[in-house]
Amino acid sequence: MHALAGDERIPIYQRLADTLRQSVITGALKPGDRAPSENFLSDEYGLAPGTVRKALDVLVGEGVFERFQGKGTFVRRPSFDASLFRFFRFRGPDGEFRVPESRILRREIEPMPGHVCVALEVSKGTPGISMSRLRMHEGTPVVAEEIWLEHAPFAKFADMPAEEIGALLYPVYDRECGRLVARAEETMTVEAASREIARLLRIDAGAPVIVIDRIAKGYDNKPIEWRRSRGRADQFTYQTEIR
Amino acid sequence: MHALAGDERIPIYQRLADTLRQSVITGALKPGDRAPSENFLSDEYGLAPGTVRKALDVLVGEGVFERFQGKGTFVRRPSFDASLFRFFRFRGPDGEFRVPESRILRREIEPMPGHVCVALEVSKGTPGISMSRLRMHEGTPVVAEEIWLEHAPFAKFADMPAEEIGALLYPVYDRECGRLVARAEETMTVEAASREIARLLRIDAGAPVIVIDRIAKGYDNKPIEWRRSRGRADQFTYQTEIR
DNA sequence: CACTTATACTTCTATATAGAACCATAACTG
DNA sequence: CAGTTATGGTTCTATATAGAAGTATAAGTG
Repeated sequence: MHALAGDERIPIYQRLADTLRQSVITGALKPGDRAPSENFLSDEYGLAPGTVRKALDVLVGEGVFERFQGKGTFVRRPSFDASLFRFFRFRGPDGEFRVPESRILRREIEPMPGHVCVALEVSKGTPGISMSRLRMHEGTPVVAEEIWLEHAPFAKFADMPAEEIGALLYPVYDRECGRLVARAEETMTVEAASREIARLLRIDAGAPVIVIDRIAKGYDNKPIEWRRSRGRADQFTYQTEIR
Repeated sequence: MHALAGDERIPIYQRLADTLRQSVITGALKPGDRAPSENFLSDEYGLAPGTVRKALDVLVGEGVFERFQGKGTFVRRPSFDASLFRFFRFRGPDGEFRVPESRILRREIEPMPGHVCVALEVSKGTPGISMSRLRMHEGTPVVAEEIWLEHAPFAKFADMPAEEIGALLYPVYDRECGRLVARAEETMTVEAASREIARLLRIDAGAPVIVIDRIAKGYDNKPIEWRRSRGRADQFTYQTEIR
């Protein structure tokens, strides 16, 4: 039976939630893994089942865990890489959403610009990996992306041959560099297409484009990747509920 | 001590949540009101405090109630009328958000178009109230709106003198017609400004505008109002978190 | 072998109890 | 009368217990 770490003044269930969250951050628990059962935890820490359950409630609410009655509690697989394209709604003939093909146009190592350094919380001038990527749907370009990564933790990624990089980057970050993306913050704006963007997306210069800036973060809330995506605005829809 | 209504097969805490939600729907509990205390409810229905608390958890999660330790549990005031304009971020000199002034340009009774009938879940050709409204911020127009209401429940609103209608419509719907808006669904797209819209918003025809379609709904989830708002896209930002 | 049954494990619901933490207000005190 | 203290209300945390409901697997049965 172990004692629970953390400040004694904050509630036990919070401290247990912190402990479990930490084991996801360190990678002791990986997405898809089953967390220790409620009974196990209440024995392990000498707590009432209700207290353990409340701790799990917190993590389920945060989207870190998900529960299945009779099966167990599992680390949730964050699979939102396709979320941007849910907005753009590119569907195949069967009505299902498609992950677009992607082509990396450029990948270089250079000092990161100021606003990226701020977003990634590193000191100014830190070397980074700069990428341009074009995402295609059935042969037609739909989204143009600029991506920045801090070079040091992603050195292995920088050296990978382009053929080994698939349509989704986040699994590669995890597998090759041990950087796991858990969530992201996005800011959406509209601008007129520059000549460069118009050429890539095959639209008229000055036509409206949706710009989505994304900062991808880990379970520890530390920024991992900066990304700016531009797509033609005429097939863009975004739905939300407010209250 | 009262018995709890509803199907015996569904959990007690769910049935209690349903009961309390219903009293918000009927208006027995209005936004800002304090709900019966946890102790009162557990006495009233002969339930354990934990069960009552779990029922309240459900409603807090839905955004129907909000809790304040030591004070009580209250029906949440849905104050999202300004939310659309939070996206547009018009702030006063003090940095606070401003509710823009509004001018009703037109208000007529006519059959509702098909897509509005679908959205408001009424049969085709039902008479409705059609409004055009222009919202201004410090003298400059920022958002142009088309609004549709079913005529029958809002007959009193149709007859109101324009001077009595303020900048916010939802409080009027509640006060005059007993229709309380609890939440809304919004869909956002981008289009080029028509000549009509360009004139209203004082921008160039063809310039990008944000279009937000909103269906406002009551606590019972029944649609109340259909609204299409158009604002200039060049000062639009929207932030969200995904995971 | 195919099908059913038992079992052990999981989460989920519900009860009962006790006290802490917080808030508003009434009562008291100087 | 102003400031402090007590009191009774509220939500919040935590314990302990019991069984239901759902899932997967092992054991038994024809």
